[in-house]
Amino acid sequence: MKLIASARMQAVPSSDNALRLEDFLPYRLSVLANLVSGSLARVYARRFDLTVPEWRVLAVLGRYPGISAGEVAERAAMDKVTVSRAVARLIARGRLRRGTDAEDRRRSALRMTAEGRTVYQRIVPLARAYEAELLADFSAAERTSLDRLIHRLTGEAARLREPKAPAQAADD
Amino acid sequence: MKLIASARMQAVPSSDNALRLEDFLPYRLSVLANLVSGSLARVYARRFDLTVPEWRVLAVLGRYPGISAGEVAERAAMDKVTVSRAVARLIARGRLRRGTDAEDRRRSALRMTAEGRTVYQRIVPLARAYEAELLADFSAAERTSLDRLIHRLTGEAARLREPKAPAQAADD
DNA sequence: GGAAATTAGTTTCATATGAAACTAATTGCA
DNA sequence: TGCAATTAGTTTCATATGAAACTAATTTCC
Repeated sequence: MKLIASARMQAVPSSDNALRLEDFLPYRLSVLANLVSGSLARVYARRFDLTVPEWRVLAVLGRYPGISAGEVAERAAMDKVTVSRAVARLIARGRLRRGTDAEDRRRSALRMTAEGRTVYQRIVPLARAYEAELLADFSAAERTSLDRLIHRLTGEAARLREPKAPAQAADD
Repeated sequence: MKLIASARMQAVPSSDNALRLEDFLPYRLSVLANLVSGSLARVYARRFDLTVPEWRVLAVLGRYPGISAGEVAERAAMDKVTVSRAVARLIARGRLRRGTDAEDRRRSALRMTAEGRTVYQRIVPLARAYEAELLADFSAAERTSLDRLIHRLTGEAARLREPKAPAQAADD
């Protein structure tokens, strides 16, 4: 691969008006998350013919068997359309079955089949191993620190997403 | 919005075989990055009619005017197809112009137009303000810590993606 | 009871994505 | 030189995404 920072290319001095993308937190988080998701997906995607949304549905149902599609969507922070499609595909492959909630027949009650559980139980150790490798060089204190920083950032980002008070009339 | 953890729903005890998605680092990073990207994009997407890839192209060209599309892709960690399309759209809207590299006529030499620069210079302060809000509650020590943790994680994830790539000092 | 409003989930539609095939220009090397 | 291999960038194609419209079941409220 070619190196990109050759001597002839000179960067604009990062003054007030030039932003260093490589130092910009939203960009860095995006790159990191994509790298991690991508490399983790390599572990299971082909081997188990599973997409990321499908894996997430299984992961949630592994902890909360019998919940509805909407609850899966909330737990996994996924769109309901994405969940609907992942569930449909998992059912088509015999990895999930859909019961109907006795009290509310609009709701589904999703459970893994024996086959789905097998897949799930084979992936979980791989996922844990991946995470362990990712954090192999981090001390306990660093892990705690990382945990708290992510937690706080997530809270902040959620807060910033919801506009607080409409300061101006909506023009957009 | 409805609460999801009602009394009747009991989680499988998080033993060896059930993975807690909400504690799983790849999942948490993905949720965080999506939240941040989404809330930041709200700041500029509609107001400037700009997609995330387009904003990134501008951000890179703001620092490295005159580089080629391929160099933009490397700098922004974007796919070359995505860059190609973002560049085409930016040119169509008069925000970029494409010169040809004198030495290698396959290469483009991308530069913002005055109009592009105006957009860029209006977004940069907004982007900085967003980042500042996100980090408002973080001390200098915490920011340093966050910076280093992200840096190391990114390096680890890159290493895990390429199983046998030699350790390389990428400056990002 | 029953019409209107609400909710769970699916389908449609328009757009975004990236791998692979492709075009055009350049470089390697006989 | 000239032709094969390489490289920059675009287009094609197959798939992924999510907003909005839709269907079906339920709840609200008169």
